[in-house]
Amino acid sequence: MKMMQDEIRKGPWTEQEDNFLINFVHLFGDRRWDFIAKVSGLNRTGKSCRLRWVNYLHPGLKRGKMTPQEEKLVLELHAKWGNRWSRIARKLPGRTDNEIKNYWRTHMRKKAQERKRTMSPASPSSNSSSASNISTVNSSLSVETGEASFYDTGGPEASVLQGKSSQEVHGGETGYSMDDIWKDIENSIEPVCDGFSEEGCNFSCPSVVSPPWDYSADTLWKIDEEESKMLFTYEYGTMFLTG
DNA sequence: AATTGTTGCAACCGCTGTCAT
DNA sequence: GATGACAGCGGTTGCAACAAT
Repeated sequence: MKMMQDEIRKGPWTEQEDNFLINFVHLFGDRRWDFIAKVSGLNRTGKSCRLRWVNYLHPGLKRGKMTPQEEKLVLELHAKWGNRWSRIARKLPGRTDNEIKNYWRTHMRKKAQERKRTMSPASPSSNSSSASNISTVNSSLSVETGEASFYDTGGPEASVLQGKSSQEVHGGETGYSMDDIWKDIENSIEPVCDGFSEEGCNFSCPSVVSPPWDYSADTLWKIDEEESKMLFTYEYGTMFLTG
């Protein structure tokens, strides 16, 4: 174990720290994070430096709201890969796994809840029963499905185990598990695909700002073009690629 | 205008996989 | 082949901003 030199800093990054990190990444590349953490003099862990870089400082990052096209792609890819956020993120140039993860947890859950409400105000089956029970009574966990889905991002189990109520606060106020949400979203995917034609292409090669440095070859989305071609070819034929 | 509830986002933690020794 | 160090990933938390009452 290394002795911690001073104290390892945590919490929000200052502008100065950002600048330091940018400079050192510029110098040493975005791989040796422990090394960068040390030589930079930032009292941060390598992990923390990497996170900051990947999620905030990376020059290719696209900020702002998800476009409808991106939203749809997230749906599609999540349907295929589940919570493989980093993998999904590679298909959305300029978006980070963290961003997509956050987006999923907020927007999608909200949408699913709305859908649920509008579809079945008093629908009995998977909705109310599993939902409220799950979030409030841990003994009914997974009773409905009998499975612990990997879609349970921070679902009831965690909150129950940790005695937290944030899940309920955030989206589980109706006790709506990620499993349920996912079922809903799965159902909605076909229609979503219908409207996914040419626009999908536009954003698969989006206007990612060209980075100040040449990170294009070795960074987050390096395989994106190639892989996304494969993806779209695989998924939708070549119809989006020809446009 | 003040209070309360909700949402969105940045950051941390723990675990796993990979690579070098 | 075993071990340790590091990078990366997914899940979770905390807090500020915003909206509703």
